[in-house]
Amino acid sequence: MKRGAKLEVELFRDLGFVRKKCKHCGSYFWSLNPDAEYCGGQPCVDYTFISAPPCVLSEANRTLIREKFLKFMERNGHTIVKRYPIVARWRDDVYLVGASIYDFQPWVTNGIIPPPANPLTISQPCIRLTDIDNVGRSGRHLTEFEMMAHHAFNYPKKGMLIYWMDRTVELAFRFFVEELKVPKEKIFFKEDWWSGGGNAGECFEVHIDGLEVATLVFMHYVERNGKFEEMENQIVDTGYGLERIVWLCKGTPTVYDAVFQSFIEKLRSTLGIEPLDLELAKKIYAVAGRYDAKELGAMRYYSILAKALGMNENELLNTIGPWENIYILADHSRALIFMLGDGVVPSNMGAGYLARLLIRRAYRSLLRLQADLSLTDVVSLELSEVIREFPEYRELSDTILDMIEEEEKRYKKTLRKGRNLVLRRIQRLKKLGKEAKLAIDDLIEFYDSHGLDPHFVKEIAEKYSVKVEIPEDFYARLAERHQSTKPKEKKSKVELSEDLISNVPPTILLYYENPKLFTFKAKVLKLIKGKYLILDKTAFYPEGGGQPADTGVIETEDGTKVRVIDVQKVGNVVVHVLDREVKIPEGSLVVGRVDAERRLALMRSHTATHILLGAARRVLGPHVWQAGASKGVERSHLDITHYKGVSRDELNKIELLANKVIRENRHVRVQMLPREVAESKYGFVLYQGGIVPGREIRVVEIENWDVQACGGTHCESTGEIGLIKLIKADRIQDGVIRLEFTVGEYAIKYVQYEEELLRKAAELLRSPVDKVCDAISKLREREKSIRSELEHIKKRYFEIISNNFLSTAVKINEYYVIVRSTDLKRDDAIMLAETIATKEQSAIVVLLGKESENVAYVIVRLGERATKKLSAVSMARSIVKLIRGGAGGDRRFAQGGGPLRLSLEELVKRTAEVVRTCIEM
RNA sequence: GGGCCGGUAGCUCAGCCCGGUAGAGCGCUCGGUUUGCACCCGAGAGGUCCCGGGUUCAAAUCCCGGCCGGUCCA
Repeated sequence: MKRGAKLEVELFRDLGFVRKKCKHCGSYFWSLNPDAEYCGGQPCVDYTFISAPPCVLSEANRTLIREKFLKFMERNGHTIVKRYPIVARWRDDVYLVGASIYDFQPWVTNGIIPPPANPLTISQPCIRLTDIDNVGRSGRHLTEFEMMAHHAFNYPKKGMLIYWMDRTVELAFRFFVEELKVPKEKIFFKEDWWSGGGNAGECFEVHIDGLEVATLVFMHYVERNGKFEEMENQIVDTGYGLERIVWLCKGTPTVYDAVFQSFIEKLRSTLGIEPLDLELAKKIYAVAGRYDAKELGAMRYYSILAKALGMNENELLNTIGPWENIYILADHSRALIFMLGDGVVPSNMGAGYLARLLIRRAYRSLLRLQADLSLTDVVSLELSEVIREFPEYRELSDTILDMIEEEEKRYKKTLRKGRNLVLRRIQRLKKLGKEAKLAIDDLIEFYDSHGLDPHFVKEIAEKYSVKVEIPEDFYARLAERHQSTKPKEKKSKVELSEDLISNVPPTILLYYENPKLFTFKAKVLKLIKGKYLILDKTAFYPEGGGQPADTGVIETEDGTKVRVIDVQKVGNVVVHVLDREVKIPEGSLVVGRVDAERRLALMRSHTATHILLGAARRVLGPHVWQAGASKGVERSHLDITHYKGVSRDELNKIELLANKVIRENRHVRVQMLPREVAESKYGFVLYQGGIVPGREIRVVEIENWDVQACGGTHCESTGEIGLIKLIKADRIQDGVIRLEFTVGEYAIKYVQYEEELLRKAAELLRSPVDKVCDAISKLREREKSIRSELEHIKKRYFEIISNNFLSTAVKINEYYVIVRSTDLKRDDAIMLAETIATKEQSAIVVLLGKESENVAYVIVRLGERATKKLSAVSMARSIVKLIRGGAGGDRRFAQGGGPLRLSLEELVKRTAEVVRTCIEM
């Protein structure tokens, strides 16, 4: 089959569909109406189902349609599969599930593991943020939606053919006709080409009354080097928009009115907004979908829409403005519930940032409605709806709302700070007397560095009659700023390419058969460059899953001993890195000895990490996921997702709980399970450490406490750990807490070390251990009072000696001149000069002292009257010329200094002459 | 993971560009005014200028490194 070729299926022949070319977009399409001129989709035709739905299911809602779809597919040979979480933990290329097929990529689509059922049907909640600017405007875009699907995975080479185009189109057609009672001639199939995620294939878009309700993709190409090649397997990838179908059935002005009916009504009545005039709404949204607010920009979008409707632009804005915000709140609330409920924690990066983005957009909509409601109130309205369909969110509802509240607080703070910032910038502008206008660079800085969108800035600035122009290409300019970023390159630890070991059979992993086997015999398969040793089997654990590699010794037949300093896994082969180059013949036998103490310590750390995660989930909540971990001999850490700080109290609880699990000496069970079996038995909590490849996965289960897919070595029971001591909790980024801990013997050593510190501190304070805190606060208080007392005494002292200094003053012309050396520190000398000059308005005070061994300082302070004709700074500059130094200050006061090459007395003498010259000039 | 911004009195911040005696407002303490409170008037206390290093006669200020916070983007 070639791209662009005619797509004809049995159904079309049997029922007499005709293939035509759309007059507007030029696509080919199939329909039963021989007179059809357009393809049946937007923007080629307008919606005709609004207020005149093509089916009679006015009671339609998500639950009803979902049931109808799944049951229909089940009756037609499909197995119903439970939905997957919205967070794609089994993938490292995307954060969120954006289509039902994401659930099966890459393992199933590559043919590595079988699908959970074949064919299967599912209704998968998805998040797509690409059209976020159209949400609330177009009447059809949503950030969260359910993609209902039936999938068939065909493997022609294995002779496994489930179904392909004929059956797919038939199922789609029959679903709409039989289940929804849509008249046959209303169903249009548009031929198209689909590609994404490196795969491609032909597809049909299914349109009814102008609305695209489904896409049927026949995926059978893979992209290699820019060319599409035939795939080994052929996948039927369909997607039916649940919300759109509900909309179609109800014929409401927008999809939001169809699926958020009760939420919208509750919010509307709380806000006291009049319901939107139905006739007007129908008129507006029948055409609103034609235009793309994202591409046009909001302002142009409205003016074009107003023109198309023959309405006044302001009138249009006033009519639909509040509704747009209500729709956004409905959509974003639901998206957030799914994201936060499935384990996203708001953050400044990753999926968490997307959640924050949604929260902030939703909050801004709430502000625009000038509602006396918090975002938490709004989300909880929708949450009660969601729980009805997805009861699994019940136990998470407090956490979800708490996260929203926390983020709302944070955003309010950002806005409050931002407002101050803008006000100050404006004040400065006005003070400088410049044109009252904020520059584009200011706007960019406000947005980029302070999170203030330009409209917010504009609103504030214009209250103070400062002009703000938001350029059309604002976001493009921003993007420019972010362009020059280079990704770092990752280096492989072992400089071995996969080719070198391609013909080596997989290493037998003895550490899995018996994690406490530390001495073993093995045959040498290969020795590369004299230092990379490959054996037929090994008990050495290679670095992986946050557990460092084992170390130890290899003993050859002739008795040579070599140290193993690193162990890495390359493909399925374990490579031992030796500390020096040696000669070991291939095929000879060696004895391996793993450093047992080290490995045992690592096993304890690893099992402890799993225990801690379980404890954290129980203390902090089920939203806690592992975000990273590193196991060491002496120290380890576990990063967990959490949306606020962890209190001392919570930390103590986690520690106590973890140690209780140790005392209970729970069994640690390790087993290999087929991926689909493990997933259905334990769920996606398995994937704490990230993606785990392969058909079979290794499942580590601590009895009734924690289950994870994990490749590490573990204790047989929790009691072996002995003790877990938490050391500290750091926030390593927004939404991620790092728990640092130590285990076993090292935990005891750590406690001893801390005790020692305390004991030493007590000794230094000469206080009993339990009184150190009192002793320190007393000490601090005393230090403070001594310091202020000293200040007072200094003041008094300078008061007194200033008289002394004045009495030695030499009268030159009308001035009282004092040029003297002092052993005071610079700051004190300044204070003394200050005191003298305040007393005697005609004083010229010059004090010289040592900054350090070979450096002199000079202080010049003139009395008020003396400043009339003389300047301290020019006098100081003349003085420092003597020592080739520098000086600065003003007419009243100056200071300076320079290298001291002569004695201070000599300098005083010469300074006196310089001062005299200055006066007499 | 990367870019940008910030860290100065209990709080909000100025001072940094262009190095030269650390500031304002609010809050606090005391006094005055007042039946009392708020307001008002007067006085005062309050600082490791985030940490470390460098440049300099001299660093809150300039340079480098680190820590912490904010924010935008993948």
